[in-house]
Amino acid sequence: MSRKTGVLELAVLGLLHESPLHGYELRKRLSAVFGPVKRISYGSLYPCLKDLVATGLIAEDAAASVSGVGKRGRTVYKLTAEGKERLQDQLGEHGPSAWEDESFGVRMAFFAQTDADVRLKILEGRRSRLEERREKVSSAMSRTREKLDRYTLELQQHGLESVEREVRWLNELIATERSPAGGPGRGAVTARPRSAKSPG
Amino acid sequence: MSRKTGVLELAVLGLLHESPLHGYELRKRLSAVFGPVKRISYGSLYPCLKDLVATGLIAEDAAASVSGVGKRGRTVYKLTAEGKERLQDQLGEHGPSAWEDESFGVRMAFFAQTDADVRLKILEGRRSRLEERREKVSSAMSRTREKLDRYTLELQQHGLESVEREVRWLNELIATERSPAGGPGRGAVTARPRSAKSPG
DNA sequence: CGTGCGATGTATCAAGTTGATACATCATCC
DNA sequence: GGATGATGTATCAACTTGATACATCGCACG
Repeated sequence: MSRKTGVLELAVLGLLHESPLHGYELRKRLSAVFGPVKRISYGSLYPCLKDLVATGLIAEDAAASVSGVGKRGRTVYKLTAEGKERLQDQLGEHGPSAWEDESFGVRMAFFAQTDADVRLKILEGRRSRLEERREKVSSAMSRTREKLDRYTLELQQHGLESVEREVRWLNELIATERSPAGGPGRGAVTARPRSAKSPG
Repeated sequence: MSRKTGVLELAVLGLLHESPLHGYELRKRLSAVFGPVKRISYGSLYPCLKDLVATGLIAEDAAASVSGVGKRGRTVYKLTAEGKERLQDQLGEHGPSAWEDESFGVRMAFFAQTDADVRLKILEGRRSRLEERREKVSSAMSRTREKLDRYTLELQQHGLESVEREVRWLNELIATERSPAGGPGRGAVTARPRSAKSPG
């Protein structure tokens, strides 16, 4: 159900949980959730919305004018009770599908509505996934180091360091999750000093 | 010609320039070129190969057994003269299509066969592209900082720092490109010290 | 006032891609 | 002898993309 990508469904449900939205606005917010890469096209959004309406997880409200006279037929979508339930179910999932590349970002974007233990499981799952990848890339590099030109090598080195950097980031997030949440003097976001870099 | 993605075509031509390959091996190498994300499926590789054969840029050699008796019909693909020309054309391109997200990695993977001035243009183009993105993300963050929960904020902060890191990386690459290439005591890869990190 | 322009807004479609699947050969181990 | 898994070619329904069409709105410029 709901096409190939459960991620899109989740993102839509999550966004509509905050407030009802029409397609255009929904798409803009989805672009924010999915990041600068990977944009969502209407060709996948509309079918997804159609499915969600058909399944009864969301409802469309065609006559929703904003404040004055009928502006135009903007179909506004909102979560139904079933949709809220479904969203809670999805937010409770903490298997591999939650920490793969396509879904992790979306899952974390809705961490505010996610239980603390689930958050932790997902972060740890993501970390092992990346450590796995680091191992693979790293060993592939030592196997082929001699044969590669400097550019390929630079590319792989940069990729490897990106993975390592994300692992460190996850380590910090996990540590923050595990530490007691109410301590004094702690900001909303883990206050990392931006590691006083040399200017270029 | 050659479907939607010119990038795949370029990658195939580039790989076949090094040596003739059959589909399976080609796909493995493409996976390396395109990175751990974004894998190439046969559903796009085979049509691409078919196109390239039809256009006369590559040729297939069905009877190519490796060394002994006929193993099985492995169709081996190799570059034609036209294909080599085409590859040179593509490697000479240094417009936006060379430094967008989908193509930059592939372009850089074949930098060893690319002219120095073209390399520099692509690296600089990529850098402006990322600086542009950094500006957008950065200003979007300051506009919405108050409204966002810590997780969304962490996500965006991490994204922003990833972009900044890639810009620094490009700065180093560009500096290396501009400095005289034959200096003594320089390794194959720019010998960056891995920035003595605190352990955690 | 009109008219051109860009943002907002809904919707569709040809062309292209994915993930699964089918099928066959080969090497290795039990 | 047969089970398992890597190598290898190939296809297809279901799905996504990028382009396009179309309409409304605000608003600046002459």
